Amino acid sequence: MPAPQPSLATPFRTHTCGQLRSADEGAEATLAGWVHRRRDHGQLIFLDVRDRHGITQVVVDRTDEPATHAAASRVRSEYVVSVRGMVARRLPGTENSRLPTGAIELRATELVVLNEAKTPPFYVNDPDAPIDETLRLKYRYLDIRREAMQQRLLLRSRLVQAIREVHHAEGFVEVETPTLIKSTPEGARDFIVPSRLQPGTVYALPQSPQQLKQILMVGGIDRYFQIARCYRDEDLRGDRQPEFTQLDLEMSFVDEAAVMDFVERMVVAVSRATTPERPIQATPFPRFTFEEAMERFGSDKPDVRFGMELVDLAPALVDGDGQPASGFRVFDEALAAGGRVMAIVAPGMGGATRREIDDLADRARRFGAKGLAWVAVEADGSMRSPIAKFLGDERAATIRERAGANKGDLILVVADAATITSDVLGRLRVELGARLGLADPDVLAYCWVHRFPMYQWDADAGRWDATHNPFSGVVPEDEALLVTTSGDVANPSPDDPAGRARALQYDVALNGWELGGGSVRIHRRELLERSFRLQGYTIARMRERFGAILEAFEYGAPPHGGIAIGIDRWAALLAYQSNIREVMAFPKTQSGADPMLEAPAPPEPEQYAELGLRFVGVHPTTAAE
RNA sequence: GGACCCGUGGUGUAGCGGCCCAACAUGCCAGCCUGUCACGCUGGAGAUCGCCGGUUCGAAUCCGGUCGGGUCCGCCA
Repeated sequence: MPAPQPSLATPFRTHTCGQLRSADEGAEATLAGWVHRRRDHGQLIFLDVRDRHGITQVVVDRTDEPATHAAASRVRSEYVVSVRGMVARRLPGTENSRLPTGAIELRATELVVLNEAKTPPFYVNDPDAPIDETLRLKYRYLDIRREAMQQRLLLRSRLVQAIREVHHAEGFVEVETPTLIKSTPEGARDFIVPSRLQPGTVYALPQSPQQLKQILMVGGIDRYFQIARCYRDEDLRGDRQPEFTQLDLEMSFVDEAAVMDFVERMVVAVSRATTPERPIQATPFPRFTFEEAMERFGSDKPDVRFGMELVDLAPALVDGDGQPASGFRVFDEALAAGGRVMAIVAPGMGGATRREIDDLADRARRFGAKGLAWVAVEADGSMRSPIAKFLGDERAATIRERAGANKGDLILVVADAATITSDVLGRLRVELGARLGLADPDVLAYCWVHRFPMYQWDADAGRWDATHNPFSGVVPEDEALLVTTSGDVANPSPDDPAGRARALQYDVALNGWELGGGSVRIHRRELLERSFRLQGYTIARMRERFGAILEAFEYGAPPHGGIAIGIDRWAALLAYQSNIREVMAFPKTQSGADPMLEAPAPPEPEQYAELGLRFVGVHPTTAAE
């Protein structure tokens, strides 16, 4: 049962606008809120008065209450009013079943305009009206008055509340970490803040509290969490803002399974508390290794609400000796070069037009494929394919069988290097899954992906790069792989065994989106140094960038691990939104601007002076003058 | 850094070389209306079509640039 509602009565109101029911009939009540809509019938005026809690119909009769009626006739949309009156059951036949308060109305005896309002630039009272997003952001306070935004902000509030409750119940300590820190060793560009007290130096805003939470582990806070604001100065997307919020947590004396067990328990409890009506597809969450996820779904954040898994066609394309013999040169060359030929089957798309298929091929090319081969199985079982003449009927039938295509299905084939093949098909799978409505929009399908590669080769820099967090631990049986062919970690090459090492790294995905990721960390300094040096950090450079944490690790660092989960994305997914701006009160545009505050803005000249800074470029707005 | 899409009364759209001193809906203003709930009816005001330049006899419409917004690629462990 939900907790009893606190009284929201104030000197301005006895009840909220969503509170009164027929049981309150005969009571005197005062409501305060915004005028949602006014319906003026001459003798009779109806006012829908709205607050966050609902809408109550107020009725004013000229005959009974001439002064109040006069006041009501002057009122306009979005005026702030308080209305005193008698709660009355509505006349039979005039009840409004769409409103929780629809059985009653407030017969007004007194109406006070607390504040007038300009005519709003868009419809606050129409949930369906499309509104230009810049306009919404400029007048965000009006946008936030709209029911849909209120629901989303409420959902987010419940989400964060549930997170806090679960963590406190499980013995976590909520610790705040600073926002003015030193640059952390992460991939994104830092926002920097110049120091006035130490001219010429800067703080960095944290990209995440990563180092600090690990230091908290050294400090003995064995279970830490925080709803942490993070900052990354990278280009924006629908699901990416320059500042965003993470659930950041870290645990001591744990292994991978212990962290995943807790996170899974927490995620389930929080989901049930926040959106109890949405079914969770499977518990325990499916766990895939990175390799398996890429092989089956072509994604490290698979949407497991539907099948349409990738199929390796190679066995159907080789001769008795295992040599490529499909007859189609693109396939044979891909296999001969060590690549893959894989397929997905789009159910029911066998009748797709050439134009539709060409469109898919265009997408495939944009995703990085050289092309897209296809075999359509018509409703009568006959096959249609531009490469049929190369394959021959027998080979085509083998491919169809291997792919598991039924009559009326469309087989899409990509032949390329292994990573491109699975990536392209993975993206097409998501695209087609959406187009064909294969994924139940209500279901929450969480899953784990773990055992990511420790490193990926950075050809430009000539070194290994951490795929996720540079502090991630290595799978114990792969520890011996953290070596180079040259024997010197400072001299790496792309064929090093290190390329095969797997990290104790895990991501949690929800409906095809990466919700969060974490790892069990390296807590032994010796191993950490080896890992860093593989990534091209010299000892001096390491000290410079990771000095504090390296030193902390010399004073008894416990084994530890944790995760960070994107609150914005989680809230968005729970609210059926693909854009995180919809679950943020004051988000920024794609160019990082706040149209309401008009941020960013040039600093005052005095601020330059105080900070000892000089702007050497020409500011775009002053350049135009 | 790149690709694509959008920009027309307050709002959302239509118009895509001359029929347009721009249409529709809604909002706004005024009047009427005693049971509405997207109330209704009548009337009215409101736009130099984001901005600059070009093509043309003629540009909201075509072209170039620019600004703003969005989607995507790069980027974001």
